[in-house]
Amino acid sequence: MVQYYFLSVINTYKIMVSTEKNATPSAKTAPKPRGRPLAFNQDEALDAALNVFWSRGYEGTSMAELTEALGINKPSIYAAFGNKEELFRRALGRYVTGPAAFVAAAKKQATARQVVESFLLQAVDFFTNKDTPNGCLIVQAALTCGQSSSAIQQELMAYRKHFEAGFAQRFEQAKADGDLPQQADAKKLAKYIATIHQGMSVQASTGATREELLGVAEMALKSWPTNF
Amino acid sequence: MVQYYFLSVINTYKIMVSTEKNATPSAKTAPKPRGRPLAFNQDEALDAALNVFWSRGYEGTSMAELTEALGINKPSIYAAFGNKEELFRRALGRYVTGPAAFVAAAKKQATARQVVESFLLQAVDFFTNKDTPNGCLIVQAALTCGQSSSAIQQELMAYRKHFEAGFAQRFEQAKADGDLPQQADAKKLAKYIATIHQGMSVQASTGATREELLGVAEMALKSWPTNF
DNA sequence: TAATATTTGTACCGATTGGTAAATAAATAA
DNA sequence: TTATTTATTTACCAATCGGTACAAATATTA
Repeated sequence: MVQYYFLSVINTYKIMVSTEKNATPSAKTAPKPRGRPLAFNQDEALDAALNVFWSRGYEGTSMAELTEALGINKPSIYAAFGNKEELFRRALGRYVTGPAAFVAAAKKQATARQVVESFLLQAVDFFTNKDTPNGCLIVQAALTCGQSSSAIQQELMAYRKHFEAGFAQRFEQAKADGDLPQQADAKKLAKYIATIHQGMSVQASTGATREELLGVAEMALKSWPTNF
Repeated sequence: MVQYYFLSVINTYKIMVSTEKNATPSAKTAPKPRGRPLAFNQDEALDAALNVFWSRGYEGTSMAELTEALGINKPSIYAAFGNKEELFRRALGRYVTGPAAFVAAAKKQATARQVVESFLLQAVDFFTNKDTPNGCLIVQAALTCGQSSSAIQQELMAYRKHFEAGFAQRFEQAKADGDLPQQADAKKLAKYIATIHQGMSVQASTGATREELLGVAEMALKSWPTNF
């Protein structure tokens, strides 16, 4: 189980980036588990859970709906994943390292301009992908909720800040690299593109098309600072 | 009871813009209601409900929480407002004509440029007002939810489209007035500023400050088309 | 085979959800 | 006063919420 920590202004949250159950301890032959074998694939179950959470949000998803979507009875879900919160965290982990991995990957582009272009344009396709719910799980799953869901709400907030901070850091690097003007405000730029991203997520969940969002992204890119 | 209708792509929704209970039928002296008088002020109760829905969302708000916030027992709430959905609609009506009235008002500015400046800058103050929940009710209250709340979800979607369409119309007018270039795409511009607005709402609910959002609005305005 | 370990299905838990029946209280009208 | 009308209070409803006890089922080990 690989995980790392980061600080939000208020609290510390565990963020699972990759999880493996029973990491084999340097043994070549799998030691064959003792009891009755699992009747389902954990990753497939998590992907099914992710899809429900993605379209209905954390609070809007009931365990009853999850049992139906995963094709697993409730006690098996609880045995495998702990509880609803933990299941959500595991599904969120798969989201970040799976369909949403392009966000972190965009920072690897050569210049700040290419980073934001790659990020926003891929986000447009991502948000309007017919095979997945519209919009971003991290934006939509718990923007508002009852007190009982505030832990998840806070965790999603922390994720948003985390990704934004990652872009800010990347733009600082761009200033050092000389592909952003020295007077550019890295944090401000990061907040700007995060805002565009989040707004496009809301737009996508409201029915905006790929072409419409491309128009938005294109307009947003017009105000990107250049040296030339 | 004054109300008007507008069409979304999918359905027709009633949108209450102003409501008066028992509009006095041209009588100068109030005819004094018959039974036991109401022990609470309806508008104050609606404002209290609005505040709870605003911070917790539609699904995240329970009737128990509402009874406490309004200081009214459940049967009185149901007698006065029908049910949770209707109560939300009434609170939403007060939101649109009250704290969020600046949105529609911004369209009265003389030029398209002034419209968007007025809109975005006022939105920043609105989103970060210490006396009200952060962000926009219409964006946050039901972005995702269970099936039982989908009517409210759809209605908020319709509101978003409605406001965006209003700005598009205003920008068409601006083209006719000559303060926007003829080649400007009014719908695209409207979707752009709606996206900024919605993104800033998410940012505000994630903790962004007034100054940070002003920076975002300022950047967003840089890509606004001009004739000069 | 028997013993052990683990997962499955059924059936249930208390708490909370939105909503309401019915008695009582407070006003006006006659 | 008495009748009528409306609002409030208490106490409750069925349905659903997240979560679990327990026994049957299915595997490995001895």
